[in-house]
Amino acid sequence: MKIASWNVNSVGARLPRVLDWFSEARPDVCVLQEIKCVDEKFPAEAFEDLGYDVHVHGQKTYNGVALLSRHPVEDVRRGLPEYEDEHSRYIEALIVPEDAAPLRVGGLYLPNGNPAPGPKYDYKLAWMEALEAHAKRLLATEEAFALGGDYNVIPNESGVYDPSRWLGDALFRIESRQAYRRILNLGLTDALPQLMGEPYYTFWDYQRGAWDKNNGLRIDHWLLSPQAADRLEAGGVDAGVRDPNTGSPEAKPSDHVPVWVEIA
DNA sequence: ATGGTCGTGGGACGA
Repeated sequence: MKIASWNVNSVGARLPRVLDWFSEARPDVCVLQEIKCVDEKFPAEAFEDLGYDVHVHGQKTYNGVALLSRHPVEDVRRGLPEYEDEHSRYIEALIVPEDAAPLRVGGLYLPNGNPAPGPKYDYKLAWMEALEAHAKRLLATEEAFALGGDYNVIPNESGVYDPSRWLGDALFRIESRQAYRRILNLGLTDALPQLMGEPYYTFWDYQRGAWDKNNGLRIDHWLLSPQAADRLEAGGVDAGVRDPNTGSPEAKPSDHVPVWVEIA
């Protein structure tokens, strides 16, 4: 099963490019972040035409997440359990394929947290604590699960083009990296670095020619439970969709690219 | 040194 995550930075503005990628990549399941629309405005039919069931946890203007699946899903949850959140940043479902073992998939859009320090950074750290608590609960079930999304955390120096310049940023501050490591240390596997031979990025800012200079960040991740990690077969980053000079001229690229794993 | 980019919505704000 191919499980993908993509921060599309508005599904409405991005639709031609998103559909092109879906047609080519054919993920079995995909979680989307920053759809920037309410549930009713999500272009569900376009994805249903490609064979997907559509589940949305939307929000006007900001945030918003969705989970699309070509296999039956059960037990859809919106928002992190036991955490009051004004933002739509989490969606989860149990995927129940007919020809493979079940897999629980969570899609998340972790708060950016800038400027740091400050209330927005406090919110980021609180959100990470709630995610850790949820991961702990899921681990106790001994289910196979995968948590993918825009974590807005650069885990280490290989995830940023100029580490020294990012030390004070909410994405790279030591407290953010510690909180990320605490989640991993529960027993989860950061899947993509296990599979990628070289350092890689998943985001390039729109500003300052970041794409042309390859000034990227690694902030989109897939974290796997032990039972899911044992089934991990492949993974990748579709960086090509970030190129503004290729693909559909009807839309500009997102600043993030899809990241995916294959789980037996 | 400064401004440089997007998306939303129709002015700032978030990223």
